[in-house]
Amino acid sequence: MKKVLIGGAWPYANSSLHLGHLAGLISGDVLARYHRQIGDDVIYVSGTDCHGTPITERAKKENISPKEIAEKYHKEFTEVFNKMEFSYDLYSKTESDYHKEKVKEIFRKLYDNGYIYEKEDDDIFCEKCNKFVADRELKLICPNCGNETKGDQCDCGYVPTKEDLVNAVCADCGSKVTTKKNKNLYIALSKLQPRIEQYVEKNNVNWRKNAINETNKYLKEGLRDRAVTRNLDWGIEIPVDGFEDKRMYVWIDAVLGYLTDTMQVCEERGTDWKDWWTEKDNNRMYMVHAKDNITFHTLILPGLLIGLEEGIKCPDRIVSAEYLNFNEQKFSKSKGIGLTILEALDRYNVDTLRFHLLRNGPETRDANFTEEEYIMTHNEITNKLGNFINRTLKFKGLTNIPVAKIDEEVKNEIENKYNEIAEFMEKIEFRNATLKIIELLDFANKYYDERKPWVQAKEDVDEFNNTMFTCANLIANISNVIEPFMPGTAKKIRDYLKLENCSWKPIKLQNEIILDNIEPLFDRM
RNA sequence: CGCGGGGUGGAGCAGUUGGCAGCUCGUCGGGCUCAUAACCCGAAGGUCGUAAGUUCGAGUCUUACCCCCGCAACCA
Repeated sequence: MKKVLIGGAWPYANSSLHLGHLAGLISGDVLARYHRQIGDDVIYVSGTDCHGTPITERAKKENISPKEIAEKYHKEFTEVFNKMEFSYDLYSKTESDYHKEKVKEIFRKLYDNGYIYEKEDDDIFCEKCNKFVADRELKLICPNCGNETKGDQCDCGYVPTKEDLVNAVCADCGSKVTTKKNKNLYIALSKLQPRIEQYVEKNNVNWRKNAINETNKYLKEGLRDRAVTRNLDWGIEIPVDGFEDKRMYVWIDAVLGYLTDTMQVCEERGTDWKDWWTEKDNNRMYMVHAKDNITFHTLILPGLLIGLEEGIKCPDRIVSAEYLNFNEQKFSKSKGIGLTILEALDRYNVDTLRFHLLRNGPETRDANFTEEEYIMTHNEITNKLGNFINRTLKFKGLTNIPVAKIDEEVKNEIENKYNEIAEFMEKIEFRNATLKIIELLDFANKYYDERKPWVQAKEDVDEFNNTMFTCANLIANISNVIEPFMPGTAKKIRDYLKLENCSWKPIKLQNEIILDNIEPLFDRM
């Protein structure tokens, strides 16, 4: 039995979750369910990322507090994950007192260890607003294309230099900005680089290719120290004297959520969080997110953990998805491209949506979502899975399936599929795993047709019973192997067959099955 | 030469170390009647982006070139 930690990326409380987010995050739930099934001690965590500049900006615009924005989305995200049947052991938020306290402790230790240090910068200051302004709060004319742009990046691709920014105006009040001496704290990534490199080299055999490439790119360029304080009033306080007016850089606090969540879960369960966060043979840590999150999980988080110098383990498996497009276009709220998850759930079936995103999702390259393709998947599952169950359990005139003899060939095929799918789960190749499930469904339908139970029912009752019992066992085992992908459907099947729980091993039905309350699992679209 | 991903039958994708080009959907023909017009069998359909090279043999390796798409913008 392994201790398995699965960290799902923390969604940012600034806009609704859409199918693209889901396509990246769904892998986490598949892993969590699978590892629980094989008997591992799983902790699956995530939470809402509540802090940072974009939320404060938005709050100002809508004339409410950042906290209200964060709360609104935290509530929405919680609902989304519930409806999607994500099996988090804890879904928290960075705004929780527990998280904030733990993060402050960690921050302070890094400071005491000398990996967070003070430095004075000339930062952009607006006299009229009497505050330091972030790059993105500045307006300027792009020297490259001549259009007006924000200070962090122009639409044309140009990144303003410090000099450009000094000549910019404050986006709030429109007045010319100046510079002013400002004290900031930095994390010494340059100093940590050798140890981060060591970690990357040792672990990246189990990373997605995009994670390896992206990480090595930054390592090759050489890591630069990063400011970890911000001139904000929304965020975690800085536990160092002289920084009372500043707050923590949002990525530092968000990425530590995996650790603080684990601590919290372990406190509640009375177990030791270090069993998951110490380098050992019998534990494993997956980080699940999309490609834009890679370096925060492969460089920043390891930097923080290594800097603590307490022997804390860094993520050993990086499950970084590519992007999902919607009708060949990027998801875009302002352009109205894409569906939020709540919208999708109004029209689609949860389980076939999960299955579709795993089979046609951005596992190794950007993928595209169209409703047409989703419907194809939905109907395929309806036909192959739903109908197989229906034609067995709703066989004309059948009221019960007695215990009989299982076909040996079927038994072997079931065992094979458990093994084949497990192999793909180990390799984090869910697309291939879904293909194996389809293969099993095809096998089941073919078996049914070859046995011709509708003929056997009239000519050979014993053989008929063997066939139906074999099919019922197929269904039972199918419910096991689809549990990580389509948990709701798996549960319904267990109810039909009066099965208590699911595991990852071939099962044989022990009792006669009384067929009652059987309904089709899916409706055709 | 910024970095990266990709171009395989109508659609979506597999093709590990080079050895007869596969899967699902769709289409066409047939079968079955247990089942949600579902299921089963069969067929058609590809000069694997282009050109050259290495090799007994290239979708797979090398080189050049042509397209598409990400990474920087509310967005993952």
